[in-house]
Parts: sequence; structure tokens; C-alpha cells
Amino acid sequence: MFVGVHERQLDPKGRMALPASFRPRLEPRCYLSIGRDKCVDVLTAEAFEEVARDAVEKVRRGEMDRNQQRAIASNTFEVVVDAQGRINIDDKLRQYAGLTLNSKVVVSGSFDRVEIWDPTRHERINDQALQEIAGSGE
Amino acid sequence: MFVGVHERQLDPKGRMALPASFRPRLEPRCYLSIGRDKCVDVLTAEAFEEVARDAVEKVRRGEMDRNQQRAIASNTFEVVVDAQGRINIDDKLRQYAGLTLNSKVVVSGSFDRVEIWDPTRHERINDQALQEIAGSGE
DNA sequence: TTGCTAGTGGGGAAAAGTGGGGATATCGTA
DNA sequence: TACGATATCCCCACTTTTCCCCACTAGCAA
Repeated sequence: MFVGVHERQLDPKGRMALPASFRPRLEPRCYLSIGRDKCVDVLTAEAFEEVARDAVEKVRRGEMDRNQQRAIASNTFEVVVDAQGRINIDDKLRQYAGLTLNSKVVVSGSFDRVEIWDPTRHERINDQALQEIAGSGE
Repeated sequence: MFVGVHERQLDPKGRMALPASFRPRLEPRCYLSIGRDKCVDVLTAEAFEEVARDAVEKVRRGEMDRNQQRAIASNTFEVVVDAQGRINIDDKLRQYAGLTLNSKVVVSGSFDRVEIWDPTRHERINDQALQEIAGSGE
């Protein structure tokens, strides 16, 4: 179960340190992919392999467009966690999610996956959802 | 079943001692999350994992907004109870509930969960509810 | 008074996060 | 093929934060 939010620096080389609490489940390798609403999804190897099998099945049964399968596959990257607990975020994914080198990103648990966000964009969706949840606590 | 209310000091490091009577059910680890009406919820591991599974299911079935799932997950923290029976309250949660370092907080049982409140805010909602329950008994 | 438990405070060791250097591989070009 | 430029990966080192442990105090009970 991935929970909690962490701010991280995207270093000049495109690397980002994973929150220590997430590492055990993402080491030694995990998958980065395009996530909904313009974030980067980080999936465990097991979770992604499940997604992949599922997609192949759906295409075979005609429930998914073949080009969607292609888009998912070609925008997914298998990454290895380095000795410092960091991963490399490919340029394609950085552009998709609007992440810039040498600036802050938000790493957020989302139960079954981890998401990487541009801080501004994350704050926007978080604040709105929080207000809905908080209720009238003035 | 969590009942009763306790006043506690939030120490300079953001730690707070759990009431001894609550500890057995919250050790060795529990989850802190945003509660309704701007308090901090403390849930047992079992209770929270149920909430999480439920949220993932609801999103899958389209019954829950994806951003709400994100907000719950990213504003929840798994915490370990230390040898002194204390937990760390993350800065994000302190801000949400208006708790300040080095000052008093109210820890309140609420049957299925424990809640942590700013004392002023807790007094206000408590007094109001008390009057409603007491009725017009002069 | 003595012993035990609960609550509080703080110091030091260990881990986490970050930056950068250098070896190796890759590619383009002469 | 040889060579230089560029990119990639791996390792080392520094700084900051976290966490673990120890110590002190207050209250209660024997």
C-alpha cells in the first residue's frame, strides 16, 4: 500500500530519489509509465506485468484499441533503482508530466501505485479534493 | 472500541504520546490521515487497509473520483509507534488540523477510530453537540 | 518511601537525500 | 579503422534529517 507524499529534487541528470518507504517494493527494478491526468506512474514489476497481460487480453477480445496498447507500451520504461535509491525519469515522461530538470517534483502514494507530479499541478488537484473531503470544518 | 478524551503535549519534534489505553490496538504501526471537519484520524492498520481497498474498488467501478482517492492516499501516513508509545504527526497533517508544535492537542476516541484535535476547535464542536444531546433540560 | 507506569525532553548514531567525478560505452566523423 | 565528442552508468562524499535510545519527572499504588 503506497501512501504519503514527498517533495523531491529532480537533479540535473534527470534522477530522482525514491522515498525510502517506497523502495523495498520498487527495488531492484520497476516500471515508469504515463499516468492519468498528466502524471508519471511508477508501478512495481508485478503490478505492471499484470497491466500488460490485461492489455494483451483486452486487445485480443476486441475490448481495447490496438493503438492504445501500442501507446502504453511505447511510453513505458523499465528502470533500475541505483545504489542511492534513485531512478532515472526518461525525457519522454518528463515532457508528458511537465517536469523540468533541476526543480522540485511531488512523489505521491496512490495505494496501488506511486505517482510523480509537477508540484503546481498536484497542489491544484489536491486542494480541490481536500475541500470536498474536509467538509465544513470552517 | 475507542472512547474517552485525553490532553497531550505536541513536542518540538512533532511527536505525541498515545494514551496508554489506545496503544495495544495501534501498535506496532497505524495510519494517520485527514479526518472530517479538520481533525487528524488515527486508524488501526486493519481499518485503514479496508478503507484503501474500498477506495481502489470504487474508483475502478467509477463510483469515486480519482482525485479523491489521490487526496486520501497522499494525505495518509503510515507511522510506527516508538518505544515510548509516541507517534510522529507529519507536517502536512498538522497544518490541515491546525496543530502547532510545542502546544496542547486533544486526543479523542470515536469508537472505530481515534481523532486528534486542536483544543479550541474540539471544545467548540463538543459543547455544541453536548447541548443538542442534553436537550432543554433547563 | 519505594516501585511502577505514563508522559516528556533531548543527544548521538544511522539513514536519507543530493551533488558530482570518473570510468565505460556509444555514436559520428574523418 | 582511429579518434574525438557525447552520453550513461556507477561510485564516492557531503549535508541534513530522522529515529532510536537514554534520562528525567509526575502521579499513583503498595
